[in-house]
Amino acid sequence: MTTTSPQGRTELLRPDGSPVRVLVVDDELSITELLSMALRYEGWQIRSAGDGTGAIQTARDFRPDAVVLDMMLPDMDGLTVLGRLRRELPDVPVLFLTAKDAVEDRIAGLTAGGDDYVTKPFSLEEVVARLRGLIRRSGAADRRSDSVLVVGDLTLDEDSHEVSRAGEHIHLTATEFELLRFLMRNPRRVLSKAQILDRVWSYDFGGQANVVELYISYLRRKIDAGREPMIHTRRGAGYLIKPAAS
Amino acid sequence: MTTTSPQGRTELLRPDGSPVRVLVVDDELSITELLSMALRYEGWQIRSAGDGTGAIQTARDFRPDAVVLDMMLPDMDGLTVLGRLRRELPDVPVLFLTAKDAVEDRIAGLTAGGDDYVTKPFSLEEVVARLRGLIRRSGAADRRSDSVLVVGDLTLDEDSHEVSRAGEHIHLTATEFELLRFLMRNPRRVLSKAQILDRVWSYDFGGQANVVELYISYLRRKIDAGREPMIHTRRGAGYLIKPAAS
DNA sequence: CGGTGGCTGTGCGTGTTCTCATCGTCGCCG
DNA sequence: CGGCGACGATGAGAACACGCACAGCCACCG
Repeated sequence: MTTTSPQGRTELLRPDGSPVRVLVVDDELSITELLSMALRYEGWQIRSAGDGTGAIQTARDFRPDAVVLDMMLPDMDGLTVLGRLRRELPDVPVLFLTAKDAVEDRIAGLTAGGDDYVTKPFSLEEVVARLRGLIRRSGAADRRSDSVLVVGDLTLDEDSHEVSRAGEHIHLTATEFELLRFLMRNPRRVLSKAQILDRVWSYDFGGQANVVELYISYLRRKIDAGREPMIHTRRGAGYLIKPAAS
Repeated sequence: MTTTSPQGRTELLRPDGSPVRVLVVDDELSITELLSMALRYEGWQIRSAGDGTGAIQTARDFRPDAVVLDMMLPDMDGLTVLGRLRRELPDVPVLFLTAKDAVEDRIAGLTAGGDDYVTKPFSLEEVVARLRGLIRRSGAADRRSDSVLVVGDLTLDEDSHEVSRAGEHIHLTATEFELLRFLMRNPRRVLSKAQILDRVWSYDFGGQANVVELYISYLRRKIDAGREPMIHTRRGAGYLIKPAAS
């Protein structure tokens, strides 16, 4: 089931209307903090654990709808944790966190069951998007919720990664796509450059803050070119997207 | 009976609308885990057992619509298990798992009864496809559910392994066929190279992800050659297939 | 042995990301 | 009302990663 909050954000809810529950497992406190904050912002209920045993215990009584699981835990192997989790919660989808270089290695088979993974360092938008996808497909949320974001005559399909305005197809690069998704998930709402940087770029991004301006400019060229603009600048505050009409 | 989920995936259901039930029997935990995960994702209900006695017991009260049975079990010979299974569930189809070098002639006799087998190491797409076939043919699911996938003017018959585009027959190798089937079972949806690798290649495949790129290029040559392309690259995300028109 | 199918490795072209620098513009304040 | 300073937009181009082609190897099979 989906509802639309007063802010215009679309929230995932369970069939009974209660908030989605997510368990976050990572041994680095900074990561669990970061994720908990971001996921709570989605309107979800979050519980976190720092190791495998804690994860199993928490899973037992928290009964989450999805789990974010770091593959590198201090007390036990990621696969062992996965196995025990599965015994507790057979159908719960898992989003794995892995180091960039450790990939390809033991990841084989993990995405096969409808699970998914992201590599560290990740961007919060990416984690949230994948989690939403997993939850949507697992049936923990209402299955009618679809994967298309719409703002005015602009549409973005999260499954096919397709974007079009007024029926005309628009090609975006990966970063442009993530940025636009973030804007469109928060329509009519000013997003500061800091917020955008924190959500759309990976958490270890050390670069210049003006990449945001740059990518906004790219987006405008592709989306607003020769049309009524939908992306607006609020000088000193940030950017927002809204339907061209209003 | 088949239903189509919001994602466009087609699910097998029993005549009464309840999910199909599958029993997985293997002594290696990693295998049962892997299979359970993948088969659950198909929307099926899974129970697993690690040996012959467990299998018989579980079969008795779980009453599965199909069984995946490793021929090499610790406690008893595969044929013995099969016999006892048959006493419990006379009509249930069985998918045998065997080692590559195992005597194929002995297995060959077994498949005469409408059963089937795959050799280890297998790919998940293969196991899922065979199981679907077995269940469909056994009548546990609606018999009218057919075996043809269609995307635009491209058709793929899972029974006859025939592929054609715009009526023109296309010859594919085994790997190409599996890859195309996976794409066509998830139309208009971006599939990452990792997902593809996990589903289409065998679980012990240690190679590089660029085999996927290679086989995509093979498929394009055969399917998209000189026509409106149906296979699309989403740089940094993966591949997807969609009808040429849209 | 020739043919087919499956895969590895490498190298190239190009798309993508990001930095730096410059130019434009908005708004404040004298 | 005019000018200045801060902020934002945009152009150029460097560095990098990604996707893809090509060539060759191995295994299997008739």
